[in-house]
Amino acid sequence: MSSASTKQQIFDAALVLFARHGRAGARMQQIADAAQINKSMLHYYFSTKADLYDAVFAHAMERFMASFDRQALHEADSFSELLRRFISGYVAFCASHTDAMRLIVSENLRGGPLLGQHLKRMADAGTDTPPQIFRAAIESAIASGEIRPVDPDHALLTIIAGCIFPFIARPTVEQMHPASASDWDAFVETRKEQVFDVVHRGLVAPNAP
Amino acid sequence: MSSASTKQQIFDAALVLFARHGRAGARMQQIADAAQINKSMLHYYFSTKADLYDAVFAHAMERFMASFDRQALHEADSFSELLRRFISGYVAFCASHTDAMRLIVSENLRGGPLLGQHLKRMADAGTDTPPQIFRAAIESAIASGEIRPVDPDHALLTIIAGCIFPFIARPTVEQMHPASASDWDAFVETRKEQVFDVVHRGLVAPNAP
DNA sequence: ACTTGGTTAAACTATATGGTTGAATCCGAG
DNA sequence: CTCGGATTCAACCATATAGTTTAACCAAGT
Repeated sequence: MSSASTKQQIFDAALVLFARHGRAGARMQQIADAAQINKSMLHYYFSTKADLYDAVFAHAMERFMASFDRQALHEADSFSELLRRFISGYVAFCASHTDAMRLIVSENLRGGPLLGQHLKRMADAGTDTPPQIFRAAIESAIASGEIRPVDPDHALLTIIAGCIFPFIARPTVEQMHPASASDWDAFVETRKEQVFDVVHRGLVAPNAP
Repeated sequence: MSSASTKQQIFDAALVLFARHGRAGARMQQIADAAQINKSMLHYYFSTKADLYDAVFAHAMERFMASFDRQALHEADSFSELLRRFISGYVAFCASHTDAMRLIVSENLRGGPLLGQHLKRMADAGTDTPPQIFRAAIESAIASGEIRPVDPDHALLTIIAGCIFPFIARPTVEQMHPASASDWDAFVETRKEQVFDVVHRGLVAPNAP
């Protein structure tokens, strides 16, 4: 009896297909095939396509948030170290949960209400989301003079953009930068360093303590 | 006789709807309604949905490339000035052609063949695409010691990411940064400066001439 | 032995949607 | 005035797809 495993298979298959073909483009039959189950089983676990999508999307958002190691962020003893960990964690998440990330980006592109609900729920849940932790850290580092007085929101946005974007635009990146096409994993590792390098130099105060 | 204008109306409507709902999610009827024409007219100008999508996508790519002011890039007399113009131009394009940008991003997410074809055609067309111009400029600025010896591809990627990403993730940005929600245009202007600021400081050599 | 829940297969329904057709109208150019 | 392209409208067709139903199978637990 693989009930738990079956539901997981459905989730995994649905995530991939929704990410690739979009909410409308993914076919229920296709998902069933990919999950190696019968179409009836889909409706056994998720009555409608919308139900399935909502569940998969919620799951993707959870994984996204859970992927950060809050402990590691809180433990960092300097802004530089925090920055390095944040970037490394963000890039690693994108690399290992590419489809979840794509799904979230898709929902952003479409500007649907689903995303708004989840974001609001998270915002209401407190100030302990990774971006908020990091933003607070930026403000604190500015106060201590460790980094220049930049706009924290823009700095955060620039960092996240640098981490996520290569995964969003992977086909274009591979075209422009052939090395990434031949060894994506190596490219990803290099990416962590390069983003940290440029952003760190861009943020630190000229005469930091 | 609004034949030219009609085709344009179709293009505009299709661009918006394809960008919002995806290739599969956009409905022909919906597009016809938005273009304020009859469904028959759609097939009069574009026999199939795929035709329409291809045409719209190609158009978006053209607009994307044409949006850069190559002259301005070539005329910049320092790397800093070039960087400023490149960022400003990129952000301005995203702001004024958001839907075209979204369409291109969607195609990236889905990893379809259409994008690959267009990219290849552009790559074959010579070395005069804006990213290539800019990449060459980075290399030249490294050689002259104006900026540090960073990986040009990663630097370019970081810059583009910083410009595009806020438009991709606009709903999330507006949630995290309420100021952007209340005045997006002002946010966009600030964005240009902030990206330039961080990236410029991140790239320039400590003892630049 | 009987029940129950997971599972399959295949046929089926209902509907949405892409695409077609044909007749009618409008309008500017020759 | 007439011809032909642009345009509309409404009905229509064919198909793809979401979702349902039914009968049957099997394995585990009771």
